[in-house]
Parts: sequence; C-alpha cells; structure tokens
Amino acid sequence: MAMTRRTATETRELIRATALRLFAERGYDATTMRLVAQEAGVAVGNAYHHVASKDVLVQELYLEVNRTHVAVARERLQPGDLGERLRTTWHAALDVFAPFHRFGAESIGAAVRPGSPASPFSPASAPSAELARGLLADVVDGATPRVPADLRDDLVAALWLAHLGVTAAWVHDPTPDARRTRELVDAAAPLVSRLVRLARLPVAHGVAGDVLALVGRWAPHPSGGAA
Amino acid sequence: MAMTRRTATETRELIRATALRLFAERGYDATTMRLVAQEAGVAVGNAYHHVASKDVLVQELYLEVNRTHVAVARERLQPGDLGERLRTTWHAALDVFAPFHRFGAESIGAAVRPGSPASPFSPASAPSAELARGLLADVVDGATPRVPADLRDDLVAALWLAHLGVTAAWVHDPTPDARRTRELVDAAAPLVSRLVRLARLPVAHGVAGDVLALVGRWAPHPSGGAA
DNA sequence: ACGTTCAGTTGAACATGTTCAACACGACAT
DNA sequence: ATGTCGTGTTGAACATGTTCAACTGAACGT
Repeated sequence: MAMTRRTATETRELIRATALRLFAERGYDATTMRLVAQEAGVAVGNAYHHVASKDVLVQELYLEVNRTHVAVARERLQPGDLGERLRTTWHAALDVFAPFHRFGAESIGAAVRPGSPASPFSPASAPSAELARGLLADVVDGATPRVPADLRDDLVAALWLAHLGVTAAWVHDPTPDARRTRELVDAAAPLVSRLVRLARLPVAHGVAGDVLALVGRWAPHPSGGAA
Repeated sequence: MAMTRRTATETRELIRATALRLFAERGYDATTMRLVAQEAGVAVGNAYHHVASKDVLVQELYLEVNRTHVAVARERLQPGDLGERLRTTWHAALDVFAPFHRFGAESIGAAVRPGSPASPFSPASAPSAELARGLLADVVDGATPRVPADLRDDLVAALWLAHLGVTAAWVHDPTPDARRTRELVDAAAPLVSRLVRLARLPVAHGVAGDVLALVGRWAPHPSGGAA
C-alpha cells in the first residue's frame, strides 16, 4: 500500500551509513557485504547496484575519518613553530584514527593495490588526499619560521608523503595508544622544523630545493590551499 | 605398482615451481590455487597441506626476484661514486622486475597488509629484506666519497626504505620500460650522494645524524653486511 | 599374515566478493 | 483501463581462497 520504493540516493546513503557503522563496530573482515545488505534491509544485488564494490565503502570511511581529522586538527592548531604544528596535526590524526586501528590493519591491504580506488594515489581517493594536503598547506602557511616561498608547494607535497608514512607506521604499530608512532611523530616533527631552518643556509638551500622538487614531481601538489 | 607417493619436500617444491611459472605466465589473479594444483597434478587440499596460503607463494616469488636482483646488481657494480652505484643498483632492480610489472600491480595489494606474510616488514619477508639490505650495505661500503662511519648503518636502513619507495613508484608506473621510475632513480641517486657530502659539514652533520637515527629506529638494520 | 601408524592425498564443502537475468511497481501516454 | 517504460529490487549463481573429515598406502612391529 505505502510506497516501498526509495530514491537511488536514499538507498545509497542507507547502505553507506550501514556499512560505515558496521565497519566501526566489527572491523573490515567481519563486515560482510551480505551483512551490510541484511542490516540495511536490502538484497545483496541491490547493494551492488548502488555501490560498485566493497572498496568504495572503505573509501567512504577514509573520507569521513579524514574529514574528522581535519576538523580536529584545525581546532587544536596554534600559531607558532612549524614542528609544533606538525606535532599537533599528527597527534590529532592518531587520536582520530584510534578507533579504527583494527580496521586499518585489516583493510590497508586493499588500500595500496594500484588499480583499487582505495590507493592514496588513485583518482578515487583524491578527495581524501586533497583534504589532507589542504590541512598540511595551512599548517605550513601559518607557521614560523616562515618557509621559503619557492619551497612551499613541494614541502607540502613532501609532508603529505610523510603523513602517509605516519599512517603506515600507525597501521603496523601494535603498542597501546600507538605509543611508538607518537614517539616517531614527536621526534620527526621538530626535525622537519630544523631541516627547514637549515634549508635557508646557502650551502643547503640548493640540495633542499632539489630534494623537494624531486619529491614534488612525484607526489601531487595541493590544488587550492586554504579557503 | 610404482610408488605414487612423494616426499613432502618434493611435492612442496613441485607446487612452488608450478606456481612461480604460472605467476610469470599469467599474472597473480589468473593464477588460481585450483589451477596451480591442477597443473602440478595434485588436489587443491594437498596444495594447502604443503603451502599455507597463496600469499606464501607470492613471497617465494619475491624472494626469487630479489635473489636475481642482487646477483645482477653485484655483477654490474663498479667502484666509485655512491650516487652512481645506487643508480646501477636501482636500474638493475627495474630490469629484473620488468617481466613482473603486471604481476606487481596485481599482487602488491596483498603485500602491504600488516598481518600478511607478504608485507616487507613482516618476519616472513625477512629473507627478502635481508637480501636487499645486504646489497645496499655493499653499495655503501664500496663507495666514494666515504660515508661517515657513525651514519653507515642508519644510511643503509634509509636506503632500504628508499628502495621500497622506488619499488612502489615502479608498481604505479604505467610508462613503457618504467621510464618515469628510471627518471626518478636518475635524479634521486646523485641527490643521495650530495646529501652524504653535505652531511660531513658541521652545520648539517647534526641534523643528518638525527634524521638517519630516526629512520634507523624505524627501519630494520642490515644484520651482517657483506660476506 | 595382520593390525597400527602416520605422512601424504583427496574432493567436497564453506565463506565471501561479485555478477546477472528476471521481477515489481509507480508514472505516464493512449 | 491498458500497455509501455524505466528505476529500483531480488535472489540465485559464479569464482576463488581456504578448511576439513575421510581415505590411501607404505613401513613396521608382532
């Protein structure tokens, strides 16, 4: 009697929300597509009609986590030393990632396969990557000591790679509360600051520029910067 | 009448060889465990009795490829500049990897999942990693300019990470003959040389040591070095 | 001879990501 | 009313990695 049909967007959102909830509750492996469909009250085939693959749902989760990270980091960031700002940013990431550690360990595998939409370099994860790069650009721009203008873009690209590195370390980190990774961040962040300072000296500026240019050619640049 | 049974090692080797052949012929996805079993003339269950999982077979392939790489690189290496030696080493890697590009793109996904034995950091791939680190240690030790002794171990660890980076770039590189990755290598190798030279200056030695120490704490060291 | 043992072997069965041909039903023209 | 159309939906079917209980046969003690 009542209309049983839904609009495509509604169903898709229903599936997405269900999947994200289940991911958080039970991890990647235990979140079966059949379970997602059942919990969402749709047929398996229907889920696949609206969502291309399980990878896409992972992707949606990454995006949501990234959004939260950016929000939390922006709230905590204070003007000042670049190293300190990086430290804040990365600790914020670890705080936001925390509930998904089990998930990360289980699913990151799918996230690095080149064809897959979950690879950080793939076009499908461009939104997530762009979010992170935008945040890092702000971190750099609002920091003292001032970063040499000619290095700025490439530095942001390099920091994004470093961010991926921190994430990778976190995934492999079995210590409680990611203590090891936090130590890494605490040691690495001030080092970045020192390296930037070093890059202003004439002896080092050339090499620094070349290193960053190389990295920049291989990692995507932030497109917009801050709003 | 004749004995149909085989020793465990024989069967295992048969399965291993068949799998490696099929991997090279048809890539990762097309090499089904059922196909491996069939081509090896055993039952599926038997294959699993001798080989824990498909990942393990991938691992065996990695090991074989690594062995070849080390051999080829050792043959080509000439005494001289560190950058040039790195260039030789990495180009050798790309040459050896070449036939498996399709394979790499298909299977690397499984190679980065932390639990999986295929992760470069996992104990299961320690032999492969050790092989590569040993080679890089030789590259460093036989190079001029002489690398400061206190940096040597950590530098090798860092170069191993760089080697993983080169591999990752190669996996994602769609250009013919991995041209893009070769450009990366051609640019990165001399930079390493310059950085090492820079690290001898008093202004930079401190930071360089700290950076390498940080990397060294996070990447495994070579255990033995050259024979 | 006969039973026991045990390494090696078998194939069916299971779980899961994914595909597909068919179905349901509201809207809309006639 | 009736037929047509298209979006949303269904569940069975498929491929594949993996598991498991049962089987085989050679070796060996008695």
